[in-house]
Amino acid sequence: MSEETFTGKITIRDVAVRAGVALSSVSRVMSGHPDVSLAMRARVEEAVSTLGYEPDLIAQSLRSGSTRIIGFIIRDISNPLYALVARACEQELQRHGYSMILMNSDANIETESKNFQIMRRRRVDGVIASLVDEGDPSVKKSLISLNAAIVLLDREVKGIHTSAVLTNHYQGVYEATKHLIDAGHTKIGFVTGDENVYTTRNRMRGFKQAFGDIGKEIDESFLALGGFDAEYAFVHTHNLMTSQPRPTALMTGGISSTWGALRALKEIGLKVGEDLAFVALDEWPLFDIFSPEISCVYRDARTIGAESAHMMLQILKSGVQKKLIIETKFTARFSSGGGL
Amino acid sequence: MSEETFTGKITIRDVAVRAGVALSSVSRVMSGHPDVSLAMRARVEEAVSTLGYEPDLIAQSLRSGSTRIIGFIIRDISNPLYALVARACEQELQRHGYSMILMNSDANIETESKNFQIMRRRRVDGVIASLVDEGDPSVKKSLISLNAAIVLLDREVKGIHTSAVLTNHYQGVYEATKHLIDAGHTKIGFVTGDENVYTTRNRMRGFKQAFGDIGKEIDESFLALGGFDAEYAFVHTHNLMTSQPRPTALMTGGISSTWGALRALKEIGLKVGEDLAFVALDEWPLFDIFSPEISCVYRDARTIGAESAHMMLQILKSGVQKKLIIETKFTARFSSGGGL
DNA sequence: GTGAAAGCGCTAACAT
DNA sequence: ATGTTAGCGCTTTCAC
Repeated sequence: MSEETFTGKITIRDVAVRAGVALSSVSRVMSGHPDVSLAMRARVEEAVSTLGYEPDLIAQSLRSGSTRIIGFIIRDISNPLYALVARACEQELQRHGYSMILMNSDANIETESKNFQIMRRRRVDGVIASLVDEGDPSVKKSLISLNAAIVLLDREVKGIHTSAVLTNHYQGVYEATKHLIDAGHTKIGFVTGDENVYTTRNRMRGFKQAFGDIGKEIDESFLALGGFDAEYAFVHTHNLMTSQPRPTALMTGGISSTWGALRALKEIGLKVGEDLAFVALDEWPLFDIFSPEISCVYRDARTIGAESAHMMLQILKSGVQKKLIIETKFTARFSSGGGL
Repeated sequence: MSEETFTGKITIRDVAVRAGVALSSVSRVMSGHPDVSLAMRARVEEAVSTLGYEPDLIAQSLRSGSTRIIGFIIRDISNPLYALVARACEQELQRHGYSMILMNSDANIETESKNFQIMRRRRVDGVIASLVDEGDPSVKKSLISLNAAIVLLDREVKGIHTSAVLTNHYQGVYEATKHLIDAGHTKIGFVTGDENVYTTRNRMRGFKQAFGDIGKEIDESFLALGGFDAEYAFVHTHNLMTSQPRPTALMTGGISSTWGALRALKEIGLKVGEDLAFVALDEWPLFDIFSPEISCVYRDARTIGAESAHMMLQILKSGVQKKLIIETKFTARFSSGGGL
């Protein structure tokens, strides 16, 4: 209990000297090695606590080859969904003695590539990542040369077998689209990111299926699948809704897209739930408070975060890789009415 | 350019052998040491690129005593304000060759204390932190024993001289309160976190000053300064607004508080901007899109993040510590009308 | 059960 | 200008 006020840099050597034992004995006590006498344990622990010794994790990392650091690479932590994922993930990792290095790829493939390089050089034990583009050839190289455990968030890379936490967007989007179709919509706009990621492909499957159910094809001219950022959504929502014919309903995939689209609609003067039906894929905190209330396809970000951590720990412990599917839930609210 | 497909674990030794030179020569080339002949540089660089050698940052850290890692400790990364700060900060750090380890303290002083311990054991070069409680005795100990550079976010710890990025909440809150008082309000509720942090104290100064200007004292019974979390705000907004006499106006400090308060108001059935005047301190993205439009005191989170990184780098480079004040801006919107 | 010694990958004297 | 060597703090054989 009695700790030095200023612990300059107490090493295992200081402890060994203080306790009058060998370095290796201190190491054994610290690591809970079974071959340690009670007397030894007591002496060492006394020295440790009076000196306030704390093992140097850098030295341990170099020696053991394990840093107990997990990299976390996402587009943008200021996206509330990722923030919730990151938080839950960090807490789980922390509980198991791991720390998280956070990097924002900024939806930029080169930045992401550099992120992976730094992770590699930092010898992280694993990386949890939501890739910018599954198909980019450099990504495959990054993942392989990383030489660490990998858990992907809503991504699948062809030719590489990794663990992943996937979301069943299909189901939620299917229900949402069906809901709109049942209300009489056939001209449904869709604004989101590129099909080079699982997220969009899986959502489009649900979207197309709902149209297929009524024997229709989707109208490609109502699709804007070029970016998850708010700017893209703003511009393309603007375009879509000011062209003729214009969609009577609109879906936006991702929190930033939703934001950008709502800004555009406000600027144009189209009222959601009245002048057009609107469904958001992924929920923004506050959706419950403000009006209009937004219909949305929800997924639990905290579960995604916690599960990604568990899967990472499982790979590290037993080498077991697997995929996990998180369910989605469509909730109809005010915004998906109107428009006809 | 020609890289090996599988770079098992190329060390500086492999490079030295391949190039037929000494380890130290390779090291000199890698670090850009001036005493290197062109021939040597060429030979080493050839070996480096054919082998795909990348220096091990763990080994470098152990040797140099610098990890080029900055810790970032905040209550909760899923708070959009912190997320924006973290993102800008991470990007600036990255640009200068530093990585960020993220930890959520969860508004828990013991978790925070453990966070600092891990940071210490990981030998981070610095920590950027928004402390849970400036006054807690353990905090001082954490900061001192950290033995690293420190930049505080909106915090000041008595007896310890650190760099800090502070916000001029005073001005914004003063203006907001004056705005409410000018409209005829005298019963103004205030829901936010404890005065054990600079943020709240500084806000309360502005709040009191505006009352002082008209020769009045604030009514303590309208204050609820017990927590930044949404739950606290929900409960206490509920209490405040269902008691007699009830405030005719309400201010909430912090994004989560605002969320909790708005939920409570919705549940009670009080309409912001009509049944009561409402001002939020700190802006939530989306405030511009939804209705009612929320009056708020804004601060630029990105600037806070970028500046905190700059200040950290400055301490590391030249040891210079300083305080920086970020300005705030009050914007009156629909929500701060009504209530009388 | 305990100690001595090698070495993880790197850099910085110190020598030449 | 280049090579040799010690050592950052730790763990892990290997002896005893």
